[in-house]
Amino acid sequence: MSETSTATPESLTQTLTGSGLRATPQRELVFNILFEKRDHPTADEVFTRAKAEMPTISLATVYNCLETLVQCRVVRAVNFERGPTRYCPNQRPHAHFHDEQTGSTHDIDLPPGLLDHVKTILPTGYEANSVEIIFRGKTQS
Amino acid sequence: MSETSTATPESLTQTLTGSGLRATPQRELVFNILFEKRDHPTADEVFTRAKAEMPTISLATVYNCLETLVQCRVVRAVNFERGPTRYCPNQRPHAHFHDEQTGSTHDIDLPPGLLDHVKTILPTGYEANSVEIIFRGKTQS
DNA sequence: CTTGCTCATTAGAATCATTCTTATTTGATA
DNA sequence: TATCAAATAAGAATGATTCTAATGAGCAAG
Ligand SMILES: [Mn+2]
Ligand SMILES: [Mn+2]
Ligand SMILES: [Zn+2]
Ligand SMILES: [Zn+2]
Repeated sequence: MSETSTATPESLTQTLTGSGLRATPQRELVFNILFEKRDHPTADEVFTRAKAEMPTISLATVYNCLETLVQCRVVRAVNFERGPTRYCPNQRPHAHFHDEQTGSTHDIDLPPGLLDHVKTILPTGYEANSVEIIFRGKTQS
Repeated sequence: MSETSTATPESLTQTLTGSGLRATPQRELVFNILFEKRDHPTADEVFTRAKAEMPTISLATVYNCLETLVQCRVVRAVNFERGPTRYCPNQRPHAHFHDEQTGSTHDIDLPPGLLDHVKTILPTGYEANSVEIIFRGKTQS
């Protein structure tokens, strides 16, 4: 229930209604898709997976749901290169590792204090409210 | 002349010819525009500034030149949000600070060793060849 | 219950950054 | 100077996203 914990399908309804929004089947489905397989899919990939469950859902709705979930802060939009935005349901402070061989993206948990340490490099007058860290490279195996 | 120094308009010709590419007026102009005002402009903004100097230059050529300069590693392409790619001639290791009030982007020099320190958070099996750090917030002034 | 509203979804059009295609120009080299 | 690959230019095409307009669903009086 802390600010940085990851939402669950169960807590989603509360988050939405608490924000004055409706917990629709489409919003729940889109969130469940992100929650089940944390592979940072694009909107289009979410759409493909969603259609398997709900054949009538539209791409526009997937975009709308993703935007709503981002506004509610239960999902993060990730952009580390030109190309489609990717979506991540992990709300813990974490970095992203982009495997250049496979194109896949992995979450890297951050040790407590790291973000604060990194913020100390900012000159006086710069006030950061978020820090994003992106690694690029390859993974063994 | 070290690997991480920033290219100058003077060194550009060498870099290009050393890569088997021609030092064309368009490439030099595009680089000079980035070098003179380090405000991380988009391709379109570079195009506007370039036309003032060289009215016949085309947007396609600006894109081509920028891509060439990125390939030669004298310019960095920066993407920290959906939206047009921005270009940066600073080749020193640095982070980006995105001022959410003004939309402007500032370079933040990194103390030596910071990137290596950040890399120590990677689990075994992850080999990063680059680390990108993006701050978002506001600046005093 | 029904009506009335507001929110949400849908389909398709529009937008915008970027890439591609094709023709033309340039410039180094033989 | 002729050759010919590299580079530029103009416009078309692409692809992700956003917008528009119409339809549908759920709640809140009446
Ligand atoms: Mn997408
Ligand atoms: Mn651009
Ligand atoms: Zn993530
Ligand atoms: Zn920069």
